[in-house]
Amino acid sequence: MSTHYKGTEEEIRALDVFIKLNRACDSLGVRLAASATLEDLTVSQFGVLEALYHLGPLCPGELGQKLLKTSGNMTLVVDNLEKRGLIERIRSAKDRRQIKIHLTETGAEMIGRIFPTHLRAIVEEMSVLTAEEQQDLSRLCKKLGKGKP
Amino acid sequence: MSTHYKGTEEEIRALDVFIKLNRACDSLGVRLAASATLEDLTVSQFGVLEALYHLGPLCPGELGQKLLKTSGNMTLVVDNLEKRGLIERIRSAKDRRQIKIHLTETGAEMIGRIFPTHLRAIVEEMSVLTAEEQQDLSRLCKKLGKGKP
DNA sequence: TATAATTATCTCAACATTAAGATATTAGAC
DNA sequence: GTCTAATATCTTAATGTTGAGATAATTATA
Repeated sequence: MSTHYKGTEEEIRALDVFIKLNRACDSLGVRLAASATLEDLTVSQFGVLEALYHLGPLCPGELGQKLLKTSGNMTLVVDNLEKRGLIERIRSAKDRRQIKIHLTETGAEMIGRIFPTHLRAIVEEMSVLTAEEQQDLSRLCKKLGKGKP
Repeated sequence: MSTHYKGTEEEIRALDVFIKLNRACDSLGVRLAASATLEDLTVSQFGVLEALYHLGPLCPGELGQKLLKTSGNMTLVVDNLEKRGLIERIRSAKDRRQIKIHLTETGAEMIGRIFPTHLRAIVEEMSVLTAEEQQDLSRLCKKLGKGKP
């Protein structure tokens, strides 16, 4: 048990899951970052490029929903990608409030090259679990992520 | 399956776990933040106070190890807690490089009051899983967080 | 002991993140 | 059609986060 807290069994159990879950996410993130498969992209920048790569052009708002981030955050991450010429903003003609984010050729080339390498690092990390364990973990995380009805 | 990527079964499985795991962490974090049980503490500030509360005075370096953060980060978080009078820095007499972070009376009162409330919110979130599922999830996260030997 | 290597903390620049609010555009009510 | 609601994006201030490097103190070595 990784907590020193003295509470009911239910509390100790819940706290233990919570800590292990967060720690797994964090340490996995640290190890993947150290694997340098993202080259000089941040995790957020990679997330945006990957979403555009697999789903096509999206608005900042849609990106924020996908990545669970605020619109203000998306503005900055998109700004930084735009400065590097990896994406471009194209204002929608129908609804002039909307802006579609498109991958540039450079951006598409880059994410197309980096994604498979990064995926291999993820597969490698997951290989400490059997296929069945991975399916169990996925199911439990999905249930927990969804929350109460 | 929550990814549109076409790869081997192994790749799709690993990517699916990876996405679900991160999403569970993120959405749990968002919901817990929305529950406002942290009052006006940030997650990092709460983490520091909680560690000091349950483990006693610690150095910034030790806090960084516990929370998987850099020393520079700890400096800032401790700064902000110090400004609010929740902790104090006490330089070690034996090794004058070291600084022990101590909870003040105000800080101990605050974390002692907030922690049980926040824990109840965690228990509530975890209640979508049975006790057995929680134990499974904890075991799988522990294994994954640990990584390859 | 004097010097070198190590350790603990802090500083700095760049990017991330949120919450709250500003701006511009569209859609709905009358 | 005009005024109001709602929507999409952006802005700003405060905090977090890292990586690289500076500073100071200790330990190990010659």
